[in-house]
Amino acid sequence: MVTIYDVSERAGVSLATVSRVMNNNARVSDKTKAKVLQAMADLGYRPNAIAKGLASSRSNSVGVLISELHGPFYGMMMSAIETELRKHDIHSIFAAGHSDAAKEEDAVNFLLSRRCDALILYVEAVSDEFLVELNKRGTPIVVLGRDIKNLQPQCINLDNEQGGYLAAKYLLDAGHRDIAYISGPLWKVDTQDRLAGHRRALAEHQLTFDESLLIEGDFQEEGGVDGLNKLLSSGRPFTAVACGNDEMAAGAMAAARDAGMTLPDDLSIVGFDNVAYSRFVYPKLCTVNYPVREMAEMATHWVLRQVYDHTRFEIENTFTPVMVERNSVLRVQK
Amino acid sequence: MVTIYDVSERAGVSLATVSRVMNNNARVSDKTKAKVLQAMADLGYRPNAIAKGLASSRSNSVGVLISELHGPFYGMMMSAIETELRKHDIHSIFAAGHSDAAKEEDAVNFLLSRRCDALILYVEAVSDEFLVELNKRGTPIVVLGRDIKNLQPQCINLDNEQGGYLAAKYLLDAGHRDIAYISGPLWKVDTQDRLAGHRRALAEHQLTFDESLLIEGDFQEEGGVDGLNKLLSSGRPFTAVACGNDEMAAGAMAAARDAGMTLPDDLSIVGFDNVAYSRFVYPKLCTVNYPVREMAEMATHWVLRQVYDHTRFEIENTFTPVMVERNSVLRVQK
DNA sequence: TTGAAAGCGATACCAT
DNA sequence: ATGGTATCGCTTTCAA
Repeated sequence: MVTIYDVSERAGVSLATVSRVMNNNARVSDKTKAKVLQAMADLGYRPNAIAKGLASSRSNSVGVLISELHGPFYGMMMSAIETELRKHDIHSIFAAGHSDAAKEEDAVNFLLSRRCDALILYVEAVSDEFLVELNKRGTPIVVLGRDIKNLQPQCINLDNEQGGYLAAKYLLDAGHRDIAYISGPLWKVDTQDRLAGHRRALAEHQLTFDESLLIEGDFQEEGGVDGLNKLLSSGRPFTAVACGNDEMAAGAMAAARDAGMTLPDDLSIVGFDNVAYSRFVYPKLCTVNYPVREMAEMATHWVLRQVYDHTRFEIENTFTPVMVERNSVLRVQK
Repeated sequence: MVTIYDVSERAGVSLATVSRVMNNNARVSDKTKAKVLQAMADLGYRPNAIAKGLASSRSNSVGVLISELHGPFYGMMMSAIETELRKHDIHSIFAAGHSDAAKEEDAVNFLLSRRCDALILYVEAVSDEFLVELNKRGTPIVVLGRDIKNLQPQCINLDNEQGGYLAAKYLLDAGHRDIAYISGPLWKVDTQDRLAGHRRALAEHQLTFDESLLIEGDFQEEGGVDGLNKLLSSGRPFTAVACGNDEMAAGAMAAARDAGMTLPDDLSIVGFDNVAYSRFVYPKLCTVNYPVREMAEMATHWVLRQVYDHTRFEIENTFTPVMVERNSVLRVQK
């Protein structure tokens, strides 16, 4: 492997000078610069990011912790982050936390030992205090998908309550009154917020939520399948079901059809997230848009500015969901 | 940041000894080991992976180049690789090549400058020669999704031709004779192979493929939509369509329905890949299973053994696709 | 504008 | 079993 020494020797200049032209952060005469560049080209020199990292105590990498590396939601997130960072020659280290506190902490330690310059975290299980403490440890962090009191300026979140409200309101406005709900895991804050919004919409219509129409799911397709089957076998009547996310909505659709129902005639369904494939299930899914890409980009820009540019950057802390109307909801006459 | 120096001082031992207990690769008395461990705990020591990398000329990271970071197919791949590697405290650096030769080369250079210990590559646009040359550069590589003559033992691929054959045969056995094909980009080898298999199945039935029933798509949902619309407006009759992958199949389904068709009665559809959501489109998609997870794990094991363990490991070079029967194909009587 | 030299935080060889 | 020390490839004062 050719090093900076080889280049300096070949160009007949010092190590320092070679370093300067690499980072072109100091004045170097055009003539020497040309010599150095030529030497690099001749030798096929490639800078060693590891050595650079050690010397500058900057790894030029940012750690990204998300729940899973697969799935349409996280896919968007990773894609947005990697694209933006790599433009700046920074690499992203992705790690999965699997929605489990121990695994999330593990992943954080892993990323920290990698000496990431910053961390972008979408964590679900770890406590607020953990994050507050982590923040004090020196590595800048930005938190996606949570609101933490003592970390406000570094949090980027969607107004989930409002999202849940919009979905329910959409169903209510279409004339539905018996509305079931297949939620994500109840311990997750997102789940709770969306459900709270759902309740608020019902309350606005002087309806109280029938708790027996609430099924706890897992944010996966299978959870939607199981959820709908449970609802069906409960015998309780319902004309619509709101789902905690699109995956479960897709599962619920499949289960409904397996049970012999026609959609949306026999059952109206709304999802949440607006993942790519929600447009390609049948019927096309009405859902709440979660602007993941924008939020991920916001997080990345914060890191870029705050950490690498040393310039302040005000984050847009709360994103607003909007309803995406498609064909999975039937208007019923009252 | 606390370093190995601090630990050695606190424990009253030398640097070397601290290093030994960290890597426990040399004999250290239980007593000193305990002292060192205690000192580490007291100080909250975290090894600096960067420094370790420089000193050992092992970054403990492997570069993974795939076409996109989103999408169900690559999601599975990343997930499988990351899980396996992190068990061994190795991190994966994912980079997107976007199916473009220049961008793929760019990404390779990026990963190389990161001093990855090995590269797992799913590249589509770059030439075979490029990969052969790359392989000579010292960093071990394993290639997914391609067969390269002079790189055979490091290639892991699916028998795409056989997959294309199976899909077409399935349609033929169900009685279909007028079969359209929405392919991926024609310059991609996967596309060509799958199409070749398709043709072989037709030939076995004494049918020749009607070229006007071939539409070039893009492996995305939208490509399936466009593809089906083109087929429809061509006026040519067809009772079934085979798609280059599941995403396009989902798009084709949506387009068919938008055109007023009932599925699978008016049109039978098969996909390719068996991505997670293919089970949740309607009707449930008949498709060809692509064992991505297994293939990714195979690649990872190769790297683990060959690079980190210095023990030989024979790769299973070719995986066999199987047909997954579901409900998107109608049996027609002859 | 350029050079000399002291780190950065580990590893690993050579002694003891 | 333990310690001393050169080394990895680059950055970054400090001088010149």
